[in-house]
Order: sequence, then C-alpha cells, then structure tokens
Amino acid sequence: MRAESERTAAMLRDLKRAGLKMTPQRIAIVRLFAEDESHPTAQDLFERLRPAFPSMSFATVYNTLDTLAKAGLAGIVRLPGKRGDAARFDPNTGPHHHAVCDGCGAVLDITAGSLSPTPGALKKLRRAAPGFDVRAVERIYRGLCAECARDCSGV
Amino acid sequence: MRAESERTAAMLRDLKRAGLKMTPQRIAIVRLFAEDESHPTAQDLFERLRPAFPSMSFATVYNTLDTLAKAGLAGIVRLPGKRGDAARFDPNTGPHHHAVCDGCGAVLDITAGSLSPTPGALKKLRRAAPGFDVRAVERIYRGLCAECARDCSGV
DNA sequence: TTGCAATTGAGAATGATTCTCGTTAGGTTC
DNA sequence: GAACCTAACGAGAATCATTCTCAATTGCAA
Repeated sequence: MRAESERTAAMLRDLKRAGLKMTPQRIAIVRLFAEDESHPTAQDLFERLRPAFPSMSFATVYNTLDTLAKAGLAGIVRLPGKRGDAARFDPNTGPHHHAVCDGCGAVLDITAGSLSPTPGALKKLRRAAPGFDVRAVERIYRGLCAECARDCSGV
Repeated sequence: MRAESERTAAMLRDLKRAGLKMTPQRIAIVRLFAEDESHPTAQDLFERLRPAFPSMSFATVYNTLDTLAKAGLAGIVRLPGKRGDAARFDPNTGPHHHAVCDGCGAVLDITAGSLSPTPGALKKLRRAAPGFDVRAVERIYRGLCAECARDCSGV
C-alpha cells in the first residue's frame, strides 16, 4: 500500500479534528474522494466503492459526502440541468470557479485568488440591488472543453 | 381588462412566432409569468393559477414553462440547495446575472452588458483549462439582501 | 472493559421532474 | 364554416435525487 497523498491525509486529519468518528466507511470514501478531481456524484463514488465494500450503503456515501461538505472539507457543485442531474462533490476547498463543458458535461476547476466580486461588478451590483451585501461570487464558465471543441469544429 | 404589458405582449407574440399553439392555458400562464420578477417556481405559478383555472394541471404549467425556456422566451435558474429546491423560471431574457439572498432566498436580477468573460478571467481560464472554448459566464452573487442584512446586522 | 452517542445499512418516504396515454381543441386547408 | 392533423391537455404513474427512520453496530473516551 503506497503512502496517501497529502490531500487524503489532510482530509482524514481534518475529519478527526472536526470531532467526527473515523469509521472504515468514511476512511474508504475519503481515500477515493480526496484524489478525485472529476467532481463525482455520490452515485459515482458508491459504484466504485461497492466492489471493495459490498455492504456499504448508498445512504452512507451520500451522508458522508454531505458531512464532509458541512465540515468545510468538500464543496458541492450543482449545475442547471434536467433530470439525472445529481449534486457533484468537490474535494478542492480553495477558492475557485468552474468551467462546464456543454458537450460532455465535464467540470474543470478554475482556481481564483478570491471569491470577492471585482470592483466593476460590485458597482453594477450596488446599482441593481441597493443594500445587497455580497459575500461571494460564484462563476460558471460554459462552453466546450478542448476535446469537444475539436470534435464539433467542423459541425 | 387593462392593456397587457409590453413583456406579456412580446412573449405571446414570440410564442406564436415560434410555431407554438396559443391555448388558453398558455396564455394564462404567460400573462402571469411575464410580469413576475420574483423568479417563481412552477409550483408558485400553479397555485396562483388554480383559483381561476381549477382544471389546469401542474404538468401543464411545468411543461409550458419548459417550452418557453426551450423557445428562448424564459430562463431557468437553479440554485444549489438541498431538498425543496425547485427550478425557478425567469422571464428576463436579456443578459444578466443573479444575486441570491442567503437569508430569505430571494433572487434578484443584475443586468449585464454581455455574458462574455472579462479579459482577466479569460486569461486565467486559458491557463487553467487550455483549449476550453468559453461561450458564456454565469455569475451568482451570494450574500444578504437589504432587508436580511438589516435584520442580521446586530446578530 | 464499559457505556454513550454517533454511525451504519436497508429501505421507505419525500419532492421535483418527466412520461404515458386517452382526450381535446388550435389552426390550416378547402 | 367544416374537416383534419397534430400539438397540447389532464391525471396520475414513473423516475430520480435526496432525506429520513430505526434497529443494530461500533468508535472512542473514561
């Protein structure tokens, strides 16, 4: 068994630090999740865990991810869409935005210095919604990822 | 019966122009929806229509709003949240972003000149996701509306 | 080791959204 | 103005994501 990555170790440490119990299920979920940059859904992780942990329940995976999010150890990304659009979980807790491919649905992290609005945006906001106290800005870049853009270039 | 507002008239005109049938249900839905800046859910509109149209089905309201959205006559706003977080519909089809109050859940429109990314954002995006072809940026300003900010100021 | 409280597992419950299908009725044609 | 074709309607069932329930288990502090 190779050494755990820094992010996995940090997440396990923070899990304990948050006063949450270190159960085998949680450890397995964190080990898989912390290394996953693809913004998996609870279902995704559940299916990958099932072979090794046949007794693990979907609700446990879901609850654990939710618990991680509540503890500030994970983010939840929800993207507009119709049916079949489940919440995606994100182990990246630094300030960042998301780029979403309209072709394949991939979600990419776009790191940001901070989630504060730009001076220009703030000005517009003050005019449009006087008194609104902004805390953070969430941006979603929509378009096509490199692969999908290539595939559709001639269409 | 007073004259319809410009937006209602425009939406009805565009509905017909899109080759969609002008049914009494659709007309009633458009009349109510086009004037509503509160980003109502299908359920909201359904409940307000029921007294005058007791035979109208929820599915009809839902499908009509979806049809309007598909025809480009309305937008759909989905906001991260847990249970009870239904899609909100938006009659404003101009380029704009949204400010969401974490206190009361209100959604405000923030008009924007365009939905293109700023040069700075574009630069960052190119670095973080090479080859990604951005089409639009969607921003959600999170914070507290004037009313909620006042209520929580001392808390 | 003991005991409490958090967690688990399985499935039911809840809510939103979509689909089915028999019926109705726009709107175009003649 | 009547006939026809097809989109739209209504009611409810079906789906899917998410949350809840509760008895059994188990981490972990004392």
